[in-house]
Amino acid sequence: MMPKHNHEAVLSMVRNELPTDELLCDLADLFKIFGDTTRMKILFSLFESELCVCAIAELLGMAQPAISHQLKVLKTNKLVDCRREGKTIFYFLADDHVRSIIAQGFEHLIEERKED
Amino acid sequence: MMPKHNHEAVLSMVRNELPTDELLCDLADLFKIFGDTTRMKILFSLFESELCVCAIAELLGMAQPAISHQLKVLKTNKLVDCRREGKTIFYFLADDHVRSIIAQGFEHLIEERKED
DNA sequence: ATAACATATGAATATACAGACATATGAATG
DNA sequence: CATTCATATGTCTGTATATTCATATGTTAT
Repeated sequence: MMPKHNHEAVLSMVRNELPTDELLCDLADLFKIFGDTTRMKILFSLFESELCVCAIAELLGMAQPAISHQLKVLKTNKLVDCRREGKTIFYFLADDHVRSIIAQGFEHLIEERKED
Repeated sequence: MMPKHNHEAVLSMVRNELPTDELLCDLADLFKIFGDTTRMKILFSLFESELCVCAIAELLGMAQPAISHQLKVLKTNKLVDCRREGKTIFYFLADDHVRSIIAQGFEHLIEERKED
């Protein structure tokens, strides 16, 4: 619905600074990856050291295929990478952005809880 | 399935460093908020200046109730706050963590695209 | 080459949730 | 106080996706 009051001045300014739809979409998709408890647990587990699939499954108390599916999501989005060693495949964090992003989220949570 | 090879040593170490389920869940929930294109667009819009609901709706080319629903999600999670001025309600970013978190995501996207 | 193990994949199900639509609340103005 | 404007809320539907179960792929050792 077209509003009765006029915001063209502000809107055109904001519109100019807004990234493309594609970029905004990709950014949302990136955060969506972090927005799942299982994937968050996997990422946190890999903070300490690389781990094989069945170790992660055991750690989280979940079935192996469930973990594999999520690892695939994480790998497709380049948040983790892996190396093979015989039958075993070890997964590890792809880079330090993962740590930074999670750390920022952490800080927000803490801050949010100061006021209650 | 219990794995045949033994990872108890690594697992117990990792397990000790792992935050509680509740915290990991809350953290995932926080990122879930950023994991939606509409909400990401709203947050980006508020980078420049506070905006009223109908301005955001017009900017994104979406219905007002859809925007209100998402603003409620953002407000509940303390990513935005608002002030009333007569009939109009202006929304704005709650704090700078929002900017930091999004900025980190941005960097990862850029980095990810260097290698192709 | 065949058995055993580690992981991946595919299909099916169940759940969460974004957006649409109708309507309610709340504020200003005549 | 009735009307108009700005926003909020409730319900419903469709879609996306996490997990499960069954099975396939790939690797090593016998």
